[in-house]
Amino acid sequence: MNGAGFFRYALQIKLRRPNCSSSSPASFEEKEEDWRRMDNGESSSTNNSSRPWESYNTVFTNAKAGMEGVDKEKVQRIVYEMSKGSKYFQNEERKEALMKQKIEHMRDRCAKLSSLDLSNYQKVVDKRILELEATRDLSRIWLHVDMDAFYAAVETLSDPSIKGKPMAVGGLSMISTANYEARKFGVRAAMPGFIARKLCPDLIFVPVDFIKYTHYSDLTRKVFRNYDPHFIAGSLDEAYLDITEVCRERGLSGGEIAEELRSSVYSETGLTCSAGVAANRLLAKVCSDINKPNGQFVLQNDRSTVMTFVSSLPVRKIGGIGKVTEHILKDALGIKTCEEMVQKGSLLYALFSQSSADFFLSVGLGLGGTNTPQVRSRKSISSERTFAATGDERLLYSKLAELAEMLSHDMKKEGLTARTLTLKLKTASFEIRSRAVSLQRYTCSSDDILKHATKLLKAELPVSVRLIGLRMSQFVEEIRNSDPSQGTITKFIVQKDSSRQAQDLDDNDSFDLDANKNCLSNDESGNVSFGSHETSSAHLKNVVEYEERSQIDSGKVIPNQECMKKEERLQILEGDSLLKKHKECKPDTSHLMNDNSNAQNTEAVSVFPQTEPLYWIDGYKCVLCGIELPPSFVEERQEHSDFHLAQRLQNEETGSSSSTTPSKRRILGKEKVNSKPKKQKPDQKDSSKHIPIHAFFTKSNQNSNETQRRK
DNA sequence: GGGGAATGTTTGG
DNA sequence: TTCCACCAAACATTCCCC
Repeated sequence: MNGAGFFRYALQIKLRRPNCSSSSPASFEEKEEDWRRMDNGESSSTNNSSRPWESYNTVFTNAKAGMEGVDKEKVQRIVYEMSKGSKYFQNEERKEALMKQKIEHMRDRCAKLSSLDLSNYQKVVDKRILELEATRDLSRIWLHVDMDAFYAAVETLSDPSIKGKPMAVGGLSMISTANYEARKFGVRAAMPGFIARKLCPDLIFVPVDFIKYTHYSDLTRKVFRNYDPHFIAGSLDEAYLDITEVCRERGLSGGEIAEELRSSVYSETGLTCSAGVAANRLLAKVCSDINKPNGQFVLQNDRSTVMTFVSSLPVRKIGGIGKVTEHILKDALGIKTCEEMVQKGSLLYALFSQSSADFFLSVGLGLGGTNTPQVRSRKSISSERTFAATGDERLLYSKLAELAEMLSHDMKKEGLTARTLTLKLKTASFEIRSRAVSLQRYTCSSDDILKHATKLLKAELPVSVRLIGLRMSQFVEEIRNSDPSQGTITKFIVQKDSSRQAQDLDDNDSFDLDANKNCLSNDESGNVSFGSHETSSAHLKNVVEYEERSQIDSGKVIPNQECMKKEERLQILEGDSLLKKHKECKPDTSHLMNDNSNAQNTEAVSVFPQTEPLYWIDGYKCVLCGIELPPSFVEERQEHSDFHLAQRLQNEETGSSSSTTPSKRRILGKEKVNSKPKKQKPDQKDSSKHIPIHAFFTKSNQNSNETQRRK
């Protein structure tokens, strides 16, 4: 089945569709033409020395909804002209060169495959096809809903004067989304604002307001729940619903339910959305894009229809296949459509890892997720900020301190403790570096984070960076996933154990020196002062989404409350694991483990002399654990203070420097990075050792894999 | 050789 | 004037330790 076949088929479905879409048939035909061009490899990637912008696909990659009719060449030329020569541009060129190398390498490997190899791999493919076919489930009806230009649409609702004018949500550095009027100029999400303004001088910029988007997202989700109480929220503006049951109960088709749902979303919010209906989530998502905006597309649940649909589908339409994978598949293996993934399956299994090849093959067969997946808990939490590139160490340390505080705040808010810290740096030349260290204790304290982050950063100096990020991963699962309503004794043991471990290894005092020396050398007081933390919109978005997922999955538990309870319990339990009485100890004022979310409004006031070296926020709240004790509770406060002091002394005694120093191996690794970076120069790089393609990496250990498969 | 840690890449919203 | 974000996940590879 060729591409034209699918499009004729799709068009028939569209024309049969009753009252289905506000999008004009012309736009669908344009999309068809776009896809056909992609199908034939007529993308603008053809290198033409007189038109260098044609190979610069950084911003304008593939056609997004609403981009039909845009003068692509003009847009690409402007983007190219504005980017040319910049550090960003140079980095893009570097990445492009690397990608070409990978493609070349893969071509070489491809050429070296003997017919016997290919025949053996074909056997593997045939077997896998049978296995995958056995998993095909056409009994479910999945609906993917995607709000149209969500943020922009919400802003237009708030300010109707914007209606009909080109508008983008975001700022001059980056825009989050653009309305359809702006898209006509080539303006799109993830485009720098200054380029967008060049493309569309009258573009109106509206700052992001995630509170507002969350509100509207909640409204849409109320509607979604009526159709599938267990729907999967992909993000604020999209969701997957299993509508099998509701279709059966009401005797309606998937298309009819989709119509009703979209109509309901509109009446509840005043916003339009698009929908795709198919047998699995992967296909439903592809379908929801076909008649965007304010339209829908239904793919019938039968195998031949699915196979026909998939046959001409460009691989880039599949979620998980991005720019790099698309290029590698096309330029190295000549694969442009999903159908070709099955046809050239033997090549995929010869050149890619098992999991990658399996994924490609299942896509080629039109398979995707059909069951409602298990709860996916968060695996990491991070904060990062971009600023004007600087090599000023003092400034970098102060940025680091702010980030540590922000991250700690976010972790406490979610009741998370973790033990792997990763420092991310984006150098002035846009090179990304990451350096990680696993601690011997779980923590969420800003002091701990800063202490270790400082060491990681120190090892990289001197360096000029434009972004610093901190990420914590490897959470305490027992705490995160526990049900607060039960099992308190078990958790007591687990948590007490972990807090004891923490105490055993705590060496916070060593931080004081580091912090003062490295971070705040100009701060004579020696106190750490953090800037105010303004939660970024992106972050808020993620938190909101995460919380939403948690809420859905845990069945009406309000995550924030749950987190607070966990946090409180943890603190109480830590307090319970009393350590022995070391009375004389030096005051430590650097530990501002401020638990209060209104950190900006709290003043840390030291109300005690040497004998009680604690800070009580607003005079009554312990800065270390948040426990509240009014000044009149003199004895209790003294006792509480003693506990913290004892804890600190115990830490001093037992704390091993190895817990805070990157491991020996890490140091060796570091030396290697400095003297001979792991990342080899392009001309030296052996791409067989590291050819990442999204998660679909090529095999490096050919022999072992091949041997296995040939068995 | 297995497993964990560290590093890097790709993708998507 | 402004000159390419932020967050999270998945996965491959290498290295080191046991």
